Amino acid sequence: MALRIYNTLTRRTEEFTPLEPGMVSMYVCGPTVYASAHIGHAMSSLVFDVARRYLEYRGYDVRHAMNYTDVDDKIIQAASGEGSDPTSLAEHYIEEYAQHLQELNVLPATVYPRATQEIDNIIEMVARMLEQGAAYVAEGDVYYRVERDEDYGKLSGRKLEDMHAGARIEVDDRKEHPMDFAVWKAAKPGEPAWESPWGPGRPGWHIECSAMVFAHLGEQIDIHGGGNDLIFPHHENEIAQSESLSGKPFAQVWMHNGMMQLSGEKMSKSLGNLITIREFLEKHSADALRMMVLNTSYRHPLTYSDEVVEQAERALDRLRSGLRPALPGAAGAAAEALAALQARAEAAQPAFVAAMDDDFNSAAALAVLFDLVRQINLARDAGATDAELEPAQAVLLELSGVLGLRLKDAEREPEAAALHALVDELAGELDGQTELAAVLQAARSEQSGAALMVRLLELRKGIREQKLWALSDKMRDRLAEQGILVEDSAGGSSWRWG
RNA sequence: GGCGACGUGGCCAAGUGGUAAGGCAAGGGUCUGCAAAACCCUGACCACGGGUUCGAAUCCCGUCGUCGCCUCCA
Repeated sequence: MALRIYNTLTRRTEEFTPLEPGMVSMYVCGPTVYASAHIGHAMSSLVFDVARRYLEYRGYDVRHAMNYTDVDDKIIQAASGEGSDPTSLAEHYIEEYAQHLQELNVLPATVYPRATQEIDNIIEMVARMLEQGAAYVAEGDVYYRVERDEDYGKLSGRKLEDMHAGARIEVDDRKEHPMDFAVWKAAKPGEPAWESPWGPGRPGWHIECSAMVFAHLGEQIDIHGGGNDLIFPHHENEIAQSESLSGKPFAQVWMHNGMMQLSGEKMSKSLGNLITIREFLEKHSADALRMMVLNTSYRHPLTYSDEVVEQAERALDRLRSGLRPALPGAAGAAAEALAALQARAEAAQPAFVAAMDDDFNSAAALAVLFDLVRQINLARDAGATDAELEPAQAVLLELSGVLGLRLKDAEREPEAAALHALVDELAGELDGQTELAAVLQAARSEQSGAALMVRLLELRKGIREQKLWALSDKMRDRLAEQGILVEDSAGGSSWRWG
């Protein structure tokens, strides 16, 4: 079986064959850094992070570039609005986004090119386009000559004639054709500018991506990604520019993620219906957002709602349930229970690969993981020991890791001070219980929260054996106040964060 | 107006020609001192109307609805 990817360019799902065996070059359009990013941007980064992780899992050496557009009208506008300069404003939001990516467990790209660092390349490319007649100068601006391409519109499925029909094309007498787009923009007074043969100015938006791809990945790449709102005009224009210069097909596969929606519309700055990444992470885990993304097809829109987030959190709990240690006092499961577990663990990997090979069908891949979790829990209930559970849990961790889920990273120590207070409280109520005095004493001398919890569960065992139900319930309630969930089973008690 | 996507159980959603994955929620049960968790059981004729086919959620046509792009946008 081979990996198959839906290609926007051909509108078909095609078998993926990299240009160079074993290597994948992937370019993904990143944000324009003029404001804090929202979870729609995060969705895009997550989608391509999953693709990249899976390609690497599949054995490919992935060269992954994601750009930052750090000079454009909006940045200039935002900077003048707050009285700062465009460069430092862009720098600020780049740093912020980089931090978000890290928190979201997105693997670092191989390179993060920026428009302002590619100026020389861009000028050189524009010059070549002019030489070839692919572009023309108009009062300091340089425009790409769209009518020169007989296949302009092939990505978005538009024809130039159709675009005339649209009423929203601005009239500009300097352009030969209304759809001609700027590859170089003359600077207005006070704007950031670079010297060029056509006068001071800055690159147009589309040219920067072509330049960065050429500079960092080559004239031909395997995968070009981005949100589906970029298909036209951005990616269409990238193709036009790049192919006019190289004379070769630009990207083999065009992957586009669907839009994050909120209250029935695309989440965007201009509509104002957005949740920033920061706002999301203040309330929810990075895994939760990733889970939401994984549960759907990356190509389809994802409608955000509190309920959907909650469902994602619960689904994560379920996955994590498969990673719990054996029940206290587990004595080993019967042979057939272990055989069933082993069979499921061994079947999981190929099933996962089959799902992901089908255009990164992460929802189907998750189903494989949930099936594995059920089998692990079944074995645990049947008395499997940690050693018996471990191989299947290792598979679960490995495969969830391919999706970028961390599952276990949330581990932390309980607060020792609060636990000591609880020990003192219990000691008061247990006054005269000589059998438990030793455990209480041991608990008092523990310094770490984790060790204290071991003692507390020991204590709980003694209390339950004496059927001091009111006290054992009180103990559980107190711990729950700190988010510690105590779970009792026949062999003893265990705890986890809840 | 042009191009495109989508409409599957209460919610999220996979499946795109052979008789509907998975998750969440809900109800019942097992286990438990109780609880929680886990495990077991229970639910859909796939927007609507035609058509093609031995057979369609899955292909074609139409209708309704939702969304995206056509301007900056992940």
